Amino acid sequence: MPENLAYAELIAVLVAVTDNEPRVMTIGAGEALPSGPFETSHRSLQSGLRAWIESQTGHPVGYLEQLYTFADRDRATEAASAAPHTRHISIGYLGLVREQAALGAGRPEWHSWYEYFPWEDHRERRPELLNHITERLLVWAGEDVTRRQRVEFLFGLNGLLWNEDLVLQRYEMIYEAQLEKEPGFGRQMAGDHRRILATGITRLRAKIKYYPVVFELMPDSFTLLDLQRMTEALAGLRLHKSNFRRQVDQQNLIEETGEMSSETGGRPAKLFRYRPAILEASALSGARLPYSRH
Amino acid sequence: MPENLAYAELIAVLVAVTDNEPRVMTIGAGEALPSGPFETSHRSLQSGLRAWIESQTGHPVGYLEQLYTFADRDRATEAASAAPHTRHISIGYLGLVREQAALGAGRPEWHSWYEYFPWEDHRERRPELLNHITERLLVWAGEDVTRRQRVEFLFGLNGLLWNEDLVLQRYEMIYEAQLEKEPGFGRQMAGDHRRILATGITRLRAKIKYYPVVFELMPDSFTLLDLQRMTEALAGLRLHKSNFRRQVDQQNLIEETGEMSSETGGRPAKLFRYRPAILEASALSGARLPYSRH
DNA sequence: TGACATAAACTCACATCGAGAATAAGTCAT
DNA sequence: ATGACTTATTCTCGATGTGAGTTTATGTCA
Repeated sequence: MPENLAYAELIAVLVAVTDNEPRVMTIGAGEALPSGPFETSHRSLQSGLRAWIESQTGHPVGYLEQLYTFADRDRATEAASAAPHTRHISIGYLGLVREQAALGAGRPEWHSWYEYFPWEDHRERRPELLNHITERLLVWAGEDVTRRQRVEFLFGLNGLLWNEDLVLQRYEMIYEAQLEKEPGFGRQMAGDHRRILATGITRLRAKIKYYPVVFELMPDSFTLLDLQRMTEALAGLRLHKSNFRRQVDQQNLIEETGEMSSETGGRPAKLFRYRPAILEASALSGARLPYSRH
Repeated sequence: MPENLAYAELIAVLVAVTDNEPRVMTIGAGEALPSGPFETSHRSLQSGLRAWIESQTGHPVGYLEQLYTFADRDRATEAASAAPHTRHISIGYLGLVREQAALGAGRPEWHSWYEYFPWEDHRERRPELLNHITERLLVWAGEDVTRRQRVEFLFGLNGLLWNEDLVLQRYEMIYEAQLEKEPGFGRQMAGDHRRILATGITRLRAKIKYYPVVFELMPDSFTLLDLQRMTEALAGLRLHKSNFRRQVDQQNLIEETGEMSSETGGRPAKLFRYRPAILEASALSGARLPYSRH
């Protein structure tokens, strides 16, 4: 069954956050995501990839999750695939590492993910360039009402709220409108790597809401504001301080270390640490069905 | 780069609901999930699979979503893979079809998914066999406190609530305890197909909470109780009637057809239809961050 | 000593949710 | 026609959660 044979590779969206900036590991001067061969010597994709990443970054991967398997013919990476009728499969992974390191065999470079998606950072303000982007998209939409509504929904126009989770959908619309290579539409990447990165950001932004993955990016001890800044960096949004704190301690996932921080001006803050112990029992909020508990 | 070559196939978890019973399409007398070759003639995996399924079932696939790519060496399907050092990749998909059909080239059979996971149906009551299952698991856990807590959490012991979303985690624990082939632990499937099915159920149960996929399984017009029974069949739980109705019309996804149903005894019910129009704008509940909207 | 900055606790109006009661409108046996 | 029964549909009520902002505490620095 030779038609079942395919070239398979792993692609990693590796994220670290330093100086409140979420960064992604790249190769080729920021032009591509790191990808590796599909090792046959490991028990699973996961463990093979983990070993490979650790050799590249010099740091352990705290969290690793499969993203999506890409194989669309028209959006495949141009590389490899000498034989014309052989398919090319990329299995994407999302990984979180605690520190950004210039160590490791591959001399990895890290770039802020907002270089590739500058319209996704709303921490300071709604980015100026969104005006230009939505203008171009509305021209593209033309008279098509469904398309116009979708632009309004995705980009929070006409009083609709900006939804930080829709990274991939926004990029796909820009791609569909063939604007992704225009100036003002962010830095490009090889092949479909920018789309894979968008998939990773989307997944991470959704995940931090119902699963305590943020802690994989935090140092051993941290203040509540540190934790808030981390979440804000990922979400690309400012959060409400006291409500953030309330939510955090309702979840019961952290405990005081007893130490205080001697930080930037102001009253010293208590230091906390993550306690993964009960982790699962908390199982957190999330959407619910109208249960009937008798 | 021959080490990058792999056998790739698609595996489908195809779900239909009839008579309030969620059913999954199988081959080989219920022993396996349908799987197909990895067609090179289509634009994407998705469209190739869609065409293939429609030829098999004789019905269009309403909804299709990629689940996971499986490639663990130790849990691979025994089949195929003549060459020893070639990897075997299965890309799993979840598909929803409105009707269960015995038509189509493959003469598909449909089986209730609760045959494979009998402990997952809590609509009538907590299944008796859970007592036996948790007993065996607690023996397996022994003195290991973490394991015991995990059993209690996954199976809702000691006052903890049963969480219908944890289908995969429960199956994985049973697998880890090597109980998956014991009598009373559900019907088996070839290779890792039962695990893939568990992945599909898990995904679907989670998804109905924040995205209106149920309607892909509903007929054109239906009563609110029909909709509730459908949701209950998937979730394996009874829901609270009036609260279910309240939630549904808050979401604003259905409208009255104007007709009434002449159904089973009792007051006639209004008929409704799904209106996918604004679909996305509703974007529904889900977990939230403590936003700050100025 | 006082201006400034951040931490931490608290308040309050309002929306959402679990639970169940009350009322409406059919069918069916007598 | 009447009453038992069944399901539909609407309301009510208390508990809990959420957005928004105020108040008080405790440090640094000019």
